[in-house]
Amino acid sequence: MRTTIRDVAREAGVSIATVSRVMRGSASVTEPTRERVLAVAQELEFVPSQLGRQLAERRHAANGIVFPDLSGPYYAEVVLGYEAVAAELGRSVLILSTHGRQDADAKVLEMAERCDGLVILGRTVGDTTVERLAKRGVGLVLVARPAIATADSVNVENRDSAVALAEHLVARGARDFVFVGDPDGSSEFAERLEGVEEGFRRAGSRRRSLALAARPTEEAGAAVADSVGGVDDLPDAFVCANDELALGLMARLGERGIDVPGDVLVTGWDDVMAARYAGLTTVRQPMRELGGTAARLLDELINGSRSEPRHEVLGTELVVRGSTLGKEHA
Amino acid sequence: MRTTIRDVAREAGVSIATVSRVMRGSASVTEPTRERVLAVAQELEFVPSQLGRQLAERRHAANGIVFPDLSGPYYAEVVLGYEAVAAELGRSVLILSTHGRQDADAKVLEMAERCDGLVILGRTVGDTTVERLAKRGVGLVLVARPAIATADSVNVENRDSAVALAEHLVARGARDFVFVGDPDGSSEFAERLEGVEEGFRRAGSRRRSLALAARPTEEAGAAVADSVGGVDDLPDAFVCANDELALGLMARLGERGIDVPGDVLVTGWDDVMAARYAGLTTVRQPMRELGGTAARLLDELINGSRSEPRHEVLGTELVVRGSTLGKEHA
DNA sequence: GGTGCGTGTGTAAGCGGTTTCAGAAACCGG
DNA sequence: CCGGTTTCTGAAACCGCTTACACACGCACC
Repeated sequence: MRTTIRDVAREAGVSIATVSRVMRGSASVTEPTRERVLAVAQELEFVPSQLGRQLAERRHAANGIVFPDLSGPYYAEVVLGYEAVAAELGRSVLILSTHGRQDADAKVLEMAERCDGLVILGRTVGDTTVERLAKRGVGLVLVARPAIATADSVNVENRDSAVALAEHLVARGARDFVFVGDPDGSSEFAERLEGVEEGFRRAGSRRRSLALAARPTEEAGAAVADSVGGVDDLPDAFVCANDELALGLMARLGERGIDVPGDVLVTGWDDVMAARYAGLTTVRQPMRELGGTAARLLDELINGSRSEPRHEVLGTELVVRGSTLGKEHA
Repeated sequence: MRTTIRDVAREAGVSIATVSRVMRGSASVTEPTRERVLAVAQELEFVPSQLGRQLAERRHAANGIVFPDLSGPYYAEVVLGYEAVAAELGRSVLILSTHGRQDADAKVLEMAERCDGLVILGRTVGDTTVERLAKRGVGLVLVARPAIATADSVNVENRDSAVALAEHLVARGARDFVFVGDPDGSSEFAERLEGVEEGFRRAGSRRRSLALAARPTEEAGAAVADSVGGVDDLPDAFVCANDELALGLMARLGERGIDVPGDVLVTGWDDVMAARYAGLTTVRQPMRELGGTAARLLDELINGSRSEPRHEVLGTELVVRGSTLGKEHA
């Protein structure tokens, strides 16, 4: 930072207060003075320091977003939706990926010092950290994480679509399934599992078993495929907690000569781009909208235009593709 | 921000200077004093204001990254790679997507006021803006954009892989091709086109025509497929400027009953996740690494550990899949 | 021709830290 | 026991901006 407000003031023969007023148009200044100041500012290439401004105003005009990992397409989409809206609202966006770091909580706390508010995706930080942030007065929006009383939240509807998915599978002849994904790792996953179980139950079926995948990745999905003994060892369907698991699983099954959907049905969750090309039946989530909604809620929170916390739930949609349809449709 | 350094100082019976020294461990303080201050800080839940700190230190400890649009998987990957490294280096990351906004330049200039340096991807802002930033002394790293003398840059090798791609196509029997993508919209695309042309030329072939796609999206790719008259109207190969064009094109060709690779070969660029599942031949770019390298260069720039600008070029790799291979391999 | 008010501008006190400088205290060898 | 260091600590000056407050001025009004 070179030229400051004082340089401009001196050069224009006015006080710094006047320069400030001109620069932000906050109070009336006579036209000639205004013009002179603007001319000098222009000439000196004066750009007001955001730092000085922020300190004086005690606000950052920025908000953050915390996500576990951008590796998958899911979070990238949410972040994009968030950025788009936040930028529109004139706020800078800080991002922080925790990718399983130990010091995630500290990092988030630190980031909170640079923002007026932040959005937290999933189980990136502990509850105590969230509580502390809330107490500190930072605007808080929780996404894909169980709602709490002191913060806003945005979630997607998981149960209903899970039931719908189960009904579809039953209609396609499935009587049992294996859930691929760790329900303890994510409240979302847990809801999905419950919903699918309920759907099967309603149809009078029994659940066969539960496959725990450590992380929701393609590799983990492939590993599950490897663990299958053979065609006789298959359930009627693999219900995967997200698309990446399903894609990894399906690809490896194919390599092993196991036919989808002939030998086993496979479903995912999220409807990422690759799911379309792989012909994967899945549940579409409005990822962009998830981020956008979070941005809007956060803005309301920060501007104090609302005191009661709000909890939004966005709808989802079953998308049926080849991985659960007979070949004639694939 | 509630409790300040002065509150702690008062409570601990020391001066603010001492508190500052304790908090940042910058100078020696006797053990008893140190402990007392820390105890009080803990009790009062004192968290030093980043704003105050930044203003005093005249640095932001943050850097930004500007990209056109996060819609595609490409930029998301680059941003992720960037974030991972930047976070490791202890810097906050600001993101800004220009998605064709008119005020992009202004937004970038504004963002520069919040960062010690920034990374600019592609043709997001005009050259004059870049010049101005450089003159202002912000650290600057250009990615996927022609290098300039006053800033660092990171690019991928386009020509060689383009030639390799062309050779592969020729080996598969192609004698002409249509390039899908706007070479005027991106220097990268232009390089790719030139490389492919050269490869075909070396093999003694003539280029057939140039399809201009407005934006590098799946929709635009599909539109190109729609514009094809019929099987007789096809080139030997569609060389697409990126994977999304190729995927959109290939999908729509399939819908129209045109066989890939039987009737026409199709290639993309980037190797995004969906390309694997669609069996698309493409050129793999080290997207994560692109972002990571940019982060490291920027860090060096900011820490002043280097004065000469550096220009990195990362390698790429041809990935051959079903879209250019006979069915027997697909 | 005073009183009263509205307007434009300057002064100065913050915002919450860091850091220079100098003085006080503790330590050293002679 | 003393002068010279070394080590701690505090006062105060910033960093660059916003804004409350005061003041001067010009004008309409009675």
